[in-house]
Amino acid sequence: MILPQHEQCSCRCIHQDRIDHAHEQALAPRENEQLAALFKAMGDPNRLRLLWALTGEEMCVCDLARFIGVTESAVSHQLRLLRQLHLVANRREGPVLYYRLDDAHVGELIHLALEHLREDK
Amino acid sequence: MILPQHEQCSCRCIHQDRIDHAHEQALAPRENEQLAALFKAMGDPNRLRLLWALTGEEMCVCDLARFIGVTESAVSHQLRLLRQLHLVANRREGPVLYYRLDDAHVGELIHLALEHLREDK
DNA sequence: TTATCATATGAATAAATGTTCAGATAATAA
DNA sequence: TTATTATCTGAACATTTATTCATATGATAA
Repeated sequence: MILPQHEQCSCRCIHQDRIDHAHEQALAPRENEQLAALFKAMGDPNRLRLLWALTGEEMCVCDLARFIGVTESAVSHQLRLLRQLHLVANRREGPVLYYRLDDAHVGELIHLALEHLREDK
Repeated sequence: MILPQHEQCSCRCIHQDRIDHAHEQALAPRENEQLAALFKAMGDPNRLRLLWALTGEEMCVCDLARFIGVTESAVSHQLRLLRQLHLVANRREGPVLYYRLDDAHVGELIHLALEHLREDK
């Protein structure tokens, strides 16, 4: 099979068997994108600070805004993202919404990554 | 302490004790940023596909480029990022660089996140 | 109802990001 | 040396993203 020139790889060191194997083992595209979205959501310094804070105790939007030092609007946008990805959940008490981590995995993920960070180097 | 108006939070539902506690427990800024950078690196669909492929066996730049369907230049840029964050490592064999996951944590992180993804919903 | 509080939303803007292109290395062989 | 292979790098461009501002919603109290 001859590829059009612009799609050709200039080198000739290709292990076709490994590429095939990688394709067979690969995650379904949809799942891969969801997984990437999850990591990306955790990959913002402010959002990560929010998640870490919520490993402690539940907090309302106003608290969280003060804590990370941005407007409530900004936190609200971020919390929506985290909510859509099932990283946080909330409960209403009158006009106040209290946010918490959605489940234990979130905290575990952070701890595991922290372990990786602290080990090497 | 009176904040300048533009820094004031309009609401009055503030749990100062929780904010203080969150500050005490918070990660050091530097560590928080490193951790976020790590998650962010894993938060790109192509980079995640690379990492997942490398949980299987080591592959050279050329293989990886073909696998995810971008130029070798693009993979090289991505691999540099992953290398800087100690997510992947490489070994040279003549002119060829073989990449592998840097340590077991990386695979564990992906598996844990996948578990989270597959559980709820 | 009206007024107020807590939060959410949409649009706009500035900053960050991923890929490509062109050219530069490093290793090997002739 | 020169030629070739595999990989890397810097600059540029298009896209995405996080925040802000202004406004809207939902809950509560008067």
